[in-house]
Amino acid sequence: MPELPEVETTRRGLMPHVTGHTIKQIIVRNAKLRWPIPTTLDMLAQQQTVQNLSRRGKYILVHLNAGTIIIHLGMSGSLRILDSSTPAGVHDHIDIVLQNNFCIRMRDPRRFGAVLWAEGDPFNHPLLVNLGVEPLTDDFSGDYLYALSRHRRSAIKSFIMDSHHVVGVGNIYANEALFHAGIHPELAAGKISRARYAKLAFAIRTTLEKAIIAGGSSLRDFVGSDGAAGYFQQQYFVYGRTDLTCHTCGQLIRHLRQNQRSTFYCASCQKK
DNA sequence: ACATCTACCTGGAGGC
DNA sequence: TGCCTCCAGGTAGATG
Repeated sequence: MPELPEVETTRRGLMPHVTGHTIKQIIVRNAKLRWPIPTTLDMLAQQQTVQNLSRRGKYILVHLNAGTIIIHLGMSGSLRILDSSTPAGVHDHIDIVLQNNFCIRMRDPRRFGAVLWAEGDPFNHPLLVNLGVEPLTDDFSGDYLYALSRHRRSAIKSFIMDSHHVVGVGNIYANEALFHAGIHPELAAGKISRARYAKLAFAIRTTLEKAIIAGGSSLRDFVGSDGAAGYFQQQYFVYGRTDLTCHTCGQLIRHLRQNQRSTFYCASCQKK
């Protein structure tokens, strides 16, 4: 599942093949993603040169002179660089074809992803304007989480997964970061001390950073071979490890549901 | 203002 | 073998 580390790894993988190249054409085979791909996208992007590729949360931004293509991979999306003559599979919904006849091809079996156009400053786009802080910047800290969480009754896991607070923390990394911080996922966000938030912010940051490093070394090349870019398999401490032993204390990892999402934790390492 | 729920979609796993 | 049900996931938008 593309969480922030996968999105960042994708961005870094695509960057050298795309920056400075000019878009020849955009081919939309299936516009029905989470929101319809704008019918004007081809017209808007044609002959535009890619200035830069950036990321905000889990959104990849393709910066052009006239505007920005905003891409979200949803939960099953992937991007690859392919020769545009490569036959498209059933779930290959859109190609951004470059003048050199390579293309960025988006595959998204579950179609939770999105490809949109932003005029002007893309950070003012409705999808981006209300996003919280980036977890890998200096703005993100234990003090930030502490201040934001006062008097909040929602569970800490829901709190850190809310992109209005901090972006890029999906279910996997929320579980993992809470384990590393020793915080029980059901604890009310407003009842957590400043000191524990410092540990949590550190855990979120380092868990994401380690995954980006692991992704950079293990992810197969973004260019060439057909098929979706394989997302890297991490060694998880709690995620998906129900009834397996905790690597730290040997107790069995427990499973519960919060907001229709699976939560995994070690009751001995993660205290209320 | 905040908290919780629903909807979107499809492939894969497990049960019968 | 085939059908059915459930689950996974991000997150905007609706609802409480």
